[in-house]
Amino acid sequence: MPSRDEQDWERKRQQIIDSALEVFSSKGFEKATNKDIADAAGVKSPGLIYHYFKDKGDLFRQVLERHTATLQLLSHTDELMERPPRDVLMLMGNAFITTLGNGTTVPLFKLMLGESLRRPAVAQMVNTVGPMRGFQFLTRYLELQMDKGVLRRMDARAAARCFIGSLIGYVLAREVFRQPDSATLSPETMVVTAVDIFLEGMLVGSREHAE
Amino acid sequence: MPSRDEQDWERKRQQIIDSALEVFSSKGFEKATNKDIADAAGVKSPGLIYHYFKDKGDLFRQVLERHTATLQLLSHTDELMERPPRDVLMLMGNAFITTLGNGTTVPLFKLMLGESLRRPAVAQMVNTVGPMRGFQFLTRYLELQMDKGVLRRMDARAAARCFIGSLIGYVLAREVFRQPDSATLSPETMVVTAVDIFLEGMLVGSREHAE
DNA sequence: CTTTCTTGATTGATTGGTCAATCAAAATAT
DNA sequence: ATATTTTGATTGACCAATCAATCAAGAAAG
Repeated sequence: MPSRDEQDWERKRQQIIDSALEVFSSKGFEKATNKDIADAAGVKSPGLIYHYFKDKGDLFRQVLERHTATLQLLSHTDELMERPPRDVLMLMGNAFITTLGNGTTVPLFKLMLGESLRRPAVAQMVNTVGPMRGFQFLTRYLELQMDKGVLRRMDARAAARCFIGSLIGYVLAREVFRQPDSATLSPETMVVTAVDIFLEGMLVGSREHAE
Repeated sequence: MPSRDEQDWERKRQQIIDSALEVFSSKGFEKATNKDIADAAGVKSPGLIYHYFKDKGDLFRQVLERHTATLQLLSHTDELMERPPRDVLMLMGNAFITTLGNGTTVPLFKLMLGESLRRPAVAQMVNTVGPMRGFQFLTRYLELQMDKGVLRRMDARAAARCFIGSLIGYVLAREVFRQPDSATLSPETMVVTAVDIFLEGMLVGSREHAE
C-alpha cells in the first residue's frame, strides 16, 4: 500500500517545478544546475530531482507544460469571431499588456524564446501551444471579416503577422533590449497606436481625414 | 623585433573570428567549445585561442564587433529623410528580405538574440549598434513626415515599433518557430502587405496611395 | 498500545565526463 | 641565437547522473 498520499507526491513535484521555473528563467536551461534547483525548492539534495523526474531535460519539459496554460488565453477564440475588428484587436492587445504586468510570464516568455532559439524541439512545442494558435485564429478572423466586406482584401496571414509582430517587437524592445524610451512609451499607448494603424490600414471605406 | 608581419597576425586572427562565428551560430556561446572553434579554424590546438584573445568571452565580443557592421546598413539614413514614406518603408522592408536570403546573417541574428536574452551586457551592445539606430531613425522620419502633414499625427515611437516589429515577428515565425505557412508566405508578400497596411493606416488622405 | 516490518522519500558522497584556461616545450620564423 | 607562434598535455573546477545508506511514517502484528 502506498504509504504516502498521492496528493503529497504531486504537491512536492509541483513545488520543484515551480522553483525550477524561477531558476531556469533567471539562468537559462544550461546554466541552471540541479543544485540551484534543489536549493530553490528547499530540498537539500540535487539527487532528489531524479526521484521525481527522469532527468534535467524531463524537468524542463514539465516546467514548460505546466505553464503553457498561460499562453492558452487565446482559447476563447470562437466567440470572438463575430465581434468587430476593434474589439478583437484591443482584446488581443490588452492580453499582451496584462502579460507584461505579470512578474512570472515575462521571464517565462524570455525562457521559451531563448531555448527555442537553441533547440528546435522546444521551438516546435512552444510554437504549437502558443504563437501558432494566435496566428491561426487571427488569420481566420481576418479572412472572415474580409469575406464580410468589413476589411480590405489582402493576404490575411501577412496581416495577422503584422499585428502580432508589432506587439512582440515591443516586448523585445522593452524586456530584452531594455530600450530606454520603451519605458516612457507605455504599453497602453503602444496597443492603442497599433490597433489604430491596423484598423485604419485595413478597414474598407476608411474614415474622413482631417485635412 | 616583431618577427611576423602585423598583417599576418591580423589575418590569422580574423580567420579564427570567422570560424568562431560559424560555431557560435550553430551551437550558441555556452555549448561551443574552444576545441570546436580551433578545429573549424584549422588550427590544431584550443590553446592557441589564448594567444590571440584574452578568453572565450573576449573572442565572442570580437565576433560580434566584427559583424555588427552588418547591422549598420541603416547608416545611409540622412538621405532618406526627404524620400516619400512608401520608398522608405519599402527600402527598410527590402533590407530585411536581403538579410533573410543571406546564409550568414540569419544565424548571426539568432545568435545575437539568443545571447541577448541571457546576458544584459550583450543585449545592450547589440541594441546600441542595431535595433536602436533603426528605431531612432524611423521615429525621427515619421515625426518629420507628420510635421509636414504627410502622415497622420500619432505616437511616432509606437508607430516605428509597429512597422519594425512586423518584420521581426516574421523572421521569428520563419526562422525560429519554423511555422509551416511562413514558408509559403514569401518575404515579398510580407513586406508588401506590411508597407501597404502602414501607409494606408498612417497616410493623410488614404486614397492617394499608388495603384 | 507498542513493536516490528515495509515502503517510499531524502540525503550526501561518488562517478565519469566535459571544458576553460594554463603552461612548458616544440616548431617556425627572423 | 632570439623572438614568436603553435602544440598537446595538464590542471582545476564544475556538473549531470548514480547509488548506497538513512530516515520518517504508515501498516501489520502482537
